[in-house]
Amino acid sequence: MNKLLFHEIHQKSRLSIKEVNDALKEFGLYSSQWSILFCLKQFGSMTQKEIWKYLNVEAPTVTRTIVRLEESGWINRREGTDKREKIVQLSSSAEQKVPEIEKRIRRVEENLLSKLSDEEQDQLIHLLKKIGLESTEEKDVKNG
Amino acid sequence: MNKLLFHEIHQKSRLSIKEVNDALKEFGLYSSQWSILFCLKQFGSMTQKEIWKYLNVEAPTVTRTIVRLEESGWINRREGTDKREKIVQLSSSAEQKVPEIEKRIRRVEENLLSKLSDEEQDQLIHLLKKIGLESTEEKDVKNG
DNA sequence: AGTATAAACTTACCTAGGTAACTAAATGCG
DNA sequence: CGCATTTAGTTACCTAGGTAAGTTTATACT
Repeated sequence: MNKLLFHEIHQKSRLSIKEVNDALKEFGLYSSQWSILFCLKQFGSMTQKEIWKYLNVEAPTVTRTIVRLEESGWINRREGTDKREKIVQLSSSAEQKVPEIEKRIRRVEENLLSKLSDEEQDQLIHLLKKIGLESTEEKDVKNG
Repeated sequence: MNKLLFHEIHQKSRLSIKEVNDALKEFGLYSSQWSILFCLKQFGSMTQKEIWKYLNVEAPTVTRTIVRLEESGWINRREGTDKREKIVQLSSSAEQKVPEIEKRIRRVEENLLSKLSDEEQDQLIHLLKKIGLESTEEKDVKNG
């Protein structure tokens, strides 16, 4: 019955992306673009590496999404002192719009989770975090 | 903190797909292809609609994957008596290989879930199933 | 019967993620 | 210093999913 578990995870992942995309339509954004904007709103300026490390995706994925965000004026990029890296930050117009978008997304998420109590949500996160292979970040220290 | 929950679901979804893809590499398959083969192994011949209804994806997604499975000889398709529909079934060579692949995938899944007890896995599925909007299938009957 | 509507599948095009191979800059080291 | 290696980012190409529009067949209705 393990099969069902991953099936279910996969389903809910797609469902939530679909709902978020739907809500973002009025802002002309997609879910992965929003996840980057949200990231920048939390942490301020970031290099692309910091972004893909945080989102736990590969570098090319972030490159592509960021290029589109830059083209549509949501972010600015500049070279770092290390000229290999590019420092990304929200444009001023994005800064203004982000809070409203965040509210909208929060509503979508609350909607999807309306059948779960706060305790159940905590439990769910906790259980999800236990999925994975042996090595996790907290073991890196004593790894050897 | 809702944000974290969907973030986590998304992460685990991608992680499990990645691991499954890795394991399937030796068979020349991808995860979504496998999900269709697995489906056919359970239910025998199916129309494409039955497949995408079961997997809960859109028709074009199944069309594409099925075309590739047909090209690489894993499945056969024939017209139904209703000439609009196409009936899909495993090829005989696929029938032979599927059990071994299933064993391999099961190992991957057990690996990913090794930190969770059986009870925790049940709990996790149960909680995941509670994610969603108002209308669910079991309400269709009394819907109206 | 004839026409309109619905259904099953396909095609075209979009975002999202992955790997592999590449470029350019920084770092390490003899 | 000069060369090899590493690192940040990009490019090209693959699967996976979605929507919108098109095709062909079945069904409904007058």
